Amino acid sequence: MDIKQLLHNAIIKAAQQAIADGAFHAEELPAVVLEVPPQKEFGDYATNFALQAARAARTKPRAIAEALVARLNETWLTKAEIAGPGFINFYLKSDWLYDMLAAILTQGETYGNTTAGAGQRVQVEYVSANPTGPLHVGHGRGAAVGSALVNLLKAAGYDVQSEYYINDAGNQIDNLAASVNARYLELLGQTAEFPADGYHGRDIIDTAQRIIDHDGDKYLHMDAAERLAIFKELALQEKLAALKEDLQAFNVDFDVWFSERTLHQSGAIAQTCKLLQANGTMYEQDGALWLKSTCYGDDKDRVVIRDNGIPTYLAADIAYHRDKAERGFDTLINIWGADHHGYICRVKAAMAALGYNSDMLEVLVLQMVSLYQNGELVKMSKRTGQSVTLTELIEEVGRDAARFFFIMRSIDSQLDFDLDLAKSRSNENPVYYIQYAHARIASIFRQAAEAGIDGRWEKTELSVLTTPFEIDLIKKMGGYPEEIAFAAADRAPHRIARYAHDLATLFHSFYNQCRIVGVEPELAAARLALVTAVQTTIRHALTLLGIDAPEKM
RNA sequence: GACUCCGUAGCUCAGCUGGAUAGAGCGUUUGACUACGAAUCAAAAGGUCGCAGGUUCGAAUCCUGCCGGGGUCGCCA
Repeated sequence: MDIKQLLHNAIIKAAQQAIADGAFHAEELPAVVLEVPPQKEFGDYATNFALQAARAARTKPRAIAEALVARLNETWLTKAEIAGPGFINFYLKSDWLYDMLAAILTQGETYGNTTAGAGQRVQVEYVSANPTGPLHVGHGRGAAVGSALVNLLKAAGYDVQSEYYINDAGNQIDNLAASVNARYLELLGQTAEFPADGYHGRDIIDTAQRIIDHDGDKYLHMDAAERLAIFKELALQEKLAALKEDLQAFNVDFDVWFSERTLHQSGAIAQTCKLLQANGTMYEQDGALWLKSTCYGDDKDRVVIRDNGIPTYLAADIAYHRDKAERGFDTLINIWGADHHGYICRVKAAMAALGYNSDMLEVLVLQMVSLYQNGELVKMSKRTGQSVTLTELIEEVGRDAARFFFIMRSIDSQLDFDLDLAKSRSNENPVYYIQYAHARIASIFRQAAEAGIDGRWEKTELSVLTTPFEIDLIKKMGGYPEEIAFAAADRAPHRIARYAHDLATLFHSFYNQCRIVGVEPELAAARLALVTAVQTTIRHALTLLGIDAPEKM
């Protein structure tokens, strides 16, 4: 049993005994929160249990703390002290540290994984960018955060499915086809009027060119509508393939690619509308069908089916979320850009109208990304004059740096992406700082092997690790599974980025103080075991972030 | 105007369900390679946590109001 569990049980036991002895009265005990104190003098762990219990018990916190401490007599406890307003600080016999390190080494590559999620079924839908052009940096943040969140949730014991919603129906796809059509005609020397809402990107010309390379001018003399229909399919296929390729290059993949079009074709949208009309949450006005979203806190009702009979984007999204809800997930997580924020209310309203608990839908809103270079805001790609694409960004700073920079901030904060910093291969760059720790350890292994140090930790006496540097490392690693559990519950992958950086810092500090190769064999072996655990933990964290853990750099 | 995110060190940001002396990176200053990778380390300077109330043993954290900045408010997607 891990040490926190032991402490937890001991506190509860002492509290129950104290109540039985009449030391204080309490109907209900507060949750036992154990934390590592801010100062080392405050012991290995501390709890504010007595402070929390004081209110309900109507007793002074310190009195409760004293009652508890008097009833703590665990053999693994050196002492328990009352401090400040009523904290209880626990000082543990040092065995626990070495037991913990041994446990980390035993668990090996899977250390950090927990069962905190208890197999809850979670679906994470993210990116879902329109297949009308390349991904830009804003999508990059969604892609990096989303994929890291999926990894994180899995590590925390959730049953996770990732999904990309393909907006392959609607106006934007018609515009895509019309844009390709115009470029196609232009490239073949025809005059063509470019659609007003068309896509002006270079990639559209490329698509048209590829059609010509492949099929020549065989679509030229075709009926315009027929040609558009063909181009729609060709362009969609190509854009989708390009999206998948870009995402894969960014270490992002999806379990499910869900086509919006299937919702139209299967009749799911019509069926959903019928349900809403039947239960009175949808009504007709001005020839259109409206969702009574105001009943669920929305500012105004929303059109679902236009007066021309064509469903709005919302119609498909309602049917889509109904589909997701019917698939048996406990939680649906959507990752959206801040510009879609206003949309949350109506989708939740629709879910409620359909009889689902709208709380099952969690929408994570990502704030905007701004690129900076030489201290100045970069708005457009120098190469294309369009917004900077994810692919360009990866070429510029590398995949690992791009992913890390996207993930390292809380999603609630706007992200100022410093291109110079991300590119630098030096101490300024947190990505390389962490990776360097991993590579350095790999280098130690190479040196140690040459020096003939026995790396089998099972046979080493770990208790020779007594410097603050070594103890801090063990303690930090001990908190990793809990960090994962918290980060997953908070949907906050940036916490893992921070954790990895903190652990790397402790390692680099240790490295500069404690030698491995060249000290007495017993200590060398123990330190080798220690850095083995550090390397494994860093690798685990980097893997969650979708970043390489290199042996050499 | 409504909704929402942000406001913490010169800059960019952490700060978990309220807890003990508010942290990190960058930048600045000063040191450390004849030893496992200096992409590193050690140290220093730097903060009225936007402002004002409230809640309580205790507030950067929760509540209210105000100020400042970003985003969004379509029968577009």
